Amino acid sequence: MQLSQLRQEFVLHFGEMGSRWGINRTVGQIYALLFLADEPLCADQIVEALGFSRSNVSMGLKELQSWNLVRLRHRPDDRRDYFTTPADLWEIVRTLVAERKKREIDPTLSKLRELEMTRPAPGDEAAHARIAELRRLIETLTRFHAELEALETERLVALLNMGARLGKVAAGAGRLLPMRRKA
Amino acid sequence: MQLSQLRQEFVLHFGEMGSRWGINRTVGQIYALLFLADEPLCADQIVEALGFSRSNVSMGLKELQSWNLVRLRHRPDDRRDYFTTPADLWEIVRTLVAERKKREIDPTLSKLRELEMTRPAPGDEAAHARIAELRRLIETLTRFHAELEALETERLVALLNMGARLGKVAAGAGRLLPMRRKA
DNA sequence: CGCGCGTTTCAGAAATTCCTGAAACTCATT
DNA sequence: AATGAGTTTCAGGAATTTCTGAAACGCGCG
Repeated sequence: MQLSQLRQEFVLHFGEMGSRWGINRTVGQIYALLFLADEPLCADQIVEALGFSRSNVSMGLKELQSWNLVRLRHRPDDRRDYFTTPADLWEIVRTLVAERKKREIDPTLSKLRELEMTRPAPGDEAAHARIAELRRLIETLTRFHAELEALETERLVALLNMGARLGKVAAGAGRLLPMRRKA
Repeated sequence: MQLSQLRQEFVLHFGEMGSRWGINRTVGQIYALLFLADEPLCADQIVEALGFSRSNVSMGLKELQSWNLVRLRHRPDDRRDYFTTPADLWEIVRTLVAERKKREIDPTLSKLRELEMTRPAPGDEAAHARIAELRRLIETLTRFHAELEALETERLVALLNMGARLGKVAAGAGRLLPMRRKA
């Protein structure tokens, strides 16, 4: 299949960006292709469109599935897997954030907790304290993320659009509420 | 120099995570070392502590500077560069977010705008619309980021600690204010 | 069971990224 | 302008990651 100029450029761009995103070029391109596709695609259609080897596409799809970034569909009388991306873009963003947190933050948080449990050797007191401080900061962010995660999209979008006005809310809160210490 | 167990583990962990973060192992380790160091370190001290080649350390420091993640210090009567990480962790988070946005989001936003300018070929209408939708979503997030960026740390932390209560604020806003369409 | 259709695994080739040592460069000092 | 401490650049070797084709596997069906 020949991709249109539009699709072609979009796909190539996502391929390049893929590397900056911790996914590889192939996976980025597959995702981009699915994102624009008018209907679900099966592995062979992807091979056809992008010219990768069959196994590479298979791997790529597996990786996208492990990221929860694609959905599986089936057609009657056809046992091939067809793939789509969720129609709701906000859902995609949530998934992306959640998965990156899982891969990039959570392991570090465990490690920090583990290090914090040990008694610092002489000379390591300041370093130990710095680790604790970092751990607290990450937990604050994590808690905040969990709470946003729990909002329905409607409210989340309303919140985002409130933007700067939140600053005032926060200023009020800062004065009126006992702030959790240190943070 | 022999690193203490604590520092050693922290440094190695950041090295491993580095790869998931789009910086390489060396750079991750250098950053971790500086982060825990009780005082600024110069390149040779880093070589000594981590056992990398001098030029590798030089490259790594250059990359960290390009990310704005380290600060330069000098000692009287010593023209070597000494490096530290900012004492304020929130400043580090801000930098990190800003830089990642610059590298991972901004180029895509330009590309999407560019693609959106072109008239879609027949058959590409839906794809074109999806691109526009994605562009709008990224702009919403970008605008929000810019507004958080502008808050002083105090307010930002207060906001983060408000957490779930923001949901209520947003619900109110959703009803009372004309929401920007689509979002 | 044995066939057909589809997916997954895997070892090695290809490509990319990382790291090093040597050489080049900078700049204050004599 | 020569010295020397310090930094940067760079070509190529080392290590890692990505990609491929071939073979193995899974499973519904006659």
